[in-house]
Amino acid sequence: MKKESKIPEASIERIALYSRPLEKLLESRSFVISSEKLAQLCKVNPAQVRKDLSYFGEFGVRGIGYDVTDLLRAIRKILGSDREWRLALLGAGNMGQALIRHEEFLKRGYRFVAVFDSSHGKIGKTLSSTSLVIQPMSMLGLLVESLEIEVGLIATPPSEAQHTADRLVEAGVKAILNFSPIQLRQPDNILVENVDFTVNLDNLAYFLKERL
Amino acid sequence: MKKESKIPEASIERIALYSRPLEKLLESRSFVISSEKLAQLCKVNPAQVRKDLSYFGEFGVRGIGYDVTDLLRAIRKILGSDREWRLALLGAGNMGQALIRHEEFLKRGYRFVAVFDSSHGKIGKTLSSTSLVIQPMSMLGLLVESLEIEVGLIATPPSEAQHTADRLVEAGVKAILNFSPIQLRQPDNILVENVDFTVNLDNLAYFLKERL
DNA sequence: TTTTGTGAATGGATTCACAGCC
DNA sequence: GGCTGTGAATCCATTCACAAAA
Repeated sequence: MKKESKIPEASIERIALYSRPLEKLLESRSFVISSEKLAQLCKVNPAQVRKDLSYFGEFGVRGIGYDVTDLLRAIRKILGSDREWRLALLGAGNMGQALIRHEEFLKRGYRFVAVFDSSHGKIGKTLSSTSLVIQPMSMLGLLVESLEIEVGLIATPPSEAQHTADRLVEAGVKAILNFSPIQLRQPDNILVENVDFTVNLDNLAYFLKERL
Repeated sequence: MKKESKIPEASIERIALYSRPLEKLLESRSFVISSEKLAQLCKVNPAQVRKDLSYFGEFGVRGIGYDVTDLLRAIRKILGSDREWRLALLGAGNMGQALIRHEEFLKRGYRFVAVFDSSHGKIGKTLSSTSLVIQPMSMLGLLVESLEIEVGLIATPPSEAQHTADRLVEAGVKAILNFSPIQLRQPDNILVENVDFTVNLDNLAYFLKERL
């Protein structure tokens, strides 16, 4: 393992990607895979796979490849998805409800433990197919502490996103996954990731137009 | 304008990002902005803003800055979001329904003109707050042609994602926005963008863990 | 004076290519 | 013989710094 070298952010992202096909391989009883094959499945360069992993250790066997079970376990350890993370949902509209029922989250150890909304019409209702009751924003501080919530997912209307982020920070969450098309302002010690699918569509539109 | 220089893919993505604060500026009656200020709003370097734009032309005025209206129009033209794009939704589950009601899409000229699902229980139903009736997959080819659908959004369960993509390609769509955590296989002439929020959460988890 | 547009310089990330190991 | 791990080489993206323009 290279000691002390700086790890490219892109490597972290790809490592998360590598785990997806590994899970499928296990289901189909394949227990060994080469960087060549894994790279194919993820559409990257084989050397890239090896280098990405090498930032964190030596997980393969020369002449053989990688043990799928071991590699998957190693990746989970690297990413911190070898434990449960407790999430709060902010905004119980269409997108929020889709997120809370999104099975991939639970499968990977992400667990919603509270839902908040600012609309009086929604507060107090139970979200079907979950056991969660929609809480008023005033409960945020209390519940973040008592339920040990670490990450907040913002799925409010854009106009409420910044205010919601401010309240989350006050309440003590450490990271935010922001689904609104707004660039949030937040203290340096709070991590934020943005998900904005309109950007993805814009990209498709650009490249579609290009190839005329 | 630099002629013939290759445009970094990252620049396209950022240019889409620049348009978000510009829209807000217009609403608040600000008609001029410097690269410095726009960069702040988007959390990038001012030189980056200028270089990104310079790949496509000269949109600013030296000593002054950029005219917000003009720049926004220019960006829309660059990205191809100055016209309507016709979308199909594949999979009318929680995520699919959230996408079809996602207002940001319509605001940017993306319009769902058909919804498909493979479940008999859903086919024939009308999606509330839209005028769309859920179609069986067998209608895909016909409707892609008659409605001139260019992009398909895959929001099926992961197990159906590849099959759905194959059908979309058969039917003649040119691009796919894939919300399933699966790496799709498709012909080279079909554009694919992937959206996988669990990857974003994995990233947050990694950096949260790091900073202990 | 101010701020753009852009070559040049820097800094990263990706890929190559091969030594090292099974 | 086959595949990993990794320094070196390459490629690409970002930032600097300043001439050009208003």
